[in-house]
Amino acid sequence: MGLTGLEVGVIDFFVSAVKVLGLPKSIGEIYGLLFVSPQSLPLDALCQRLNMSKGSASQGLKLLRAFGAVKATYQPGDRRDHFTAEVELKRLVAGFMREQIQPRLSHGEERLAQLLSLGGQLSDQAAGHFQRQRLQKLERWSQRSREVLPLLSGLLE
Amino acid sequence: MGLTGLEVGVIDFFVSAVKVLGLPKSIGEIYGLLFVSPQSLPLDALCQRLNMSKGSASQGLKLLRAFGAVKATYQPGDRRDHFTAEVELKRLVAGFMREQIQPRLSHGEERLAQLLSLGGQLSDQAAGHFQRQRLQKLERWSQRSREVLPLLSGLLE
DNA sequence: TAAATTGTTCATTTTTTCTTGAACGCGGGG
DNA sequence: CCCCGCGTTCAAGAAAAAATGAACAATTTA
Repeated sequence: MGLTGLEVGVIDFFVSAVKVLGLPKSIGEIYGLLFVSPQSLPLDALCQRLNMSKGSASQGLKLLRAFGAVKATYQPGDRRDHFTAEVELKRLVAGFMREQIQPRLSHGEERLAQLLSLGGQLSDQAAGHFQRQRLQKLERWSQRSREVLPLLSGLLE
Repeated sequence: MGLTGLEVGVIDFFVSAVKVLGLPKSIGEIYGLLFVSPQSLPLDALCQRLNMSKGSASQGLKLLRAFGAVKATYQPGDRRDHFTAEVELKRLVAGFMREQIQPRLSHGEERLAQLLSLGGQLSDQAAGHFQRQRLQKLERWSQRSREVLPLLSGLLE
C-alpha cells in the first residue's frame, strides 16, 4: 500500500518535471506511479497509493489520456479500466504540443491579427513608424514559431 | 497616462505569452509596454502606466534583466535607470533557457543520479528488471534533452 | 428492475502563487 | 552631515489554481 523508496523518487522526479510544463502536481504523481509500475493500475489503486481523491485522479487521467501519455487497457474479468504509461518520449512531446502548445499558439495568432488591423490606423509620425515596426517584429516571431516548433518533434525520432 | 488601444493589445499579447511560459502576468505587462514604447521608460513610469506597485515592477525588471529581455540604458541628467526591451527572439529564448530551463534540468539530472543508485539495489525478479529498464529509459530521456534543447537556440538564428 | 460498482462533474475548500506597500539601504546633492 | 530620490526586499494580503468530496450518470449483475 505504501510506496517504495524508488517509487517515491520516480514520482518526485515527474512531479518536478510536470511543474516545469505548467501542469498540476497530481498529473506528475499519476504518470510517475504508472511509469514505475510493472502492472497497469485502475483508478482506485492510484487514489489509494497516492492518497489522492477520486476526482483528481479522474481529471488527471483524462488529461493524460488526451496527451496520449497513458493508455487504458482492457483487463478481462474486471469492469474497471486499467491504465499504463506511454513511455515514448516522442509521443509524449507530440501530445503535449498538440494539446497545450498549438491551441495557445493559434490563439496568439488570432490576437496578433487583431493587433495588425489596429496597426493600420497608426500615424506616419515617428512613434507610429516605430510601432509598425514592432508589429512586424511580432509577425516574424509568430512565423518562426510555426516553423521551428514542429521541428522539435522531428528531432526526437 | 492611460494606455492606447494598441498598447493594451500588445500588453495583452505578452501577458498570454508569459503565462504559457509559467511566468507572472506582471512580467508580461512590463515587457509588453517596453516593447511598444518608442522611448525607454524608468521604473516609476511603468508603475504609473500599468497601475502596478513599485515592488512588482522592481522584481519584474530584475527577472527580465536576468533573461536579458530588457536592458537598462543610462540617461544623462537623470538619476533613474531607463529600460528598453530586447527584441531579438534568439536572445530572449537563450536567456529563458539559461535562467529557467537549464537550472531545472540540472536539478532533474541530480535527482536522476540518486534514483539510479537506488536502482542498483533492485531485485533480479521480474519487477526489479522492469524498473531497471524504466530507469534506463529516464537516462535516455535526459540525454536527449541535453542534446536537443541547445539546438533550439541555434534554429532561431 | 433494483442494487451495486465505476467513473465524471462541479461547487467548495485548500494550497500555492502573485501582488502590494511599508521599511530599509544606498548615493548623491544641498 | 542630513535630507531626498530611487530602487530593493520582504511580510502580509489578494488572487489564482488545484484538490476534495459529495452528487450524479452510466453500466453491470443479481
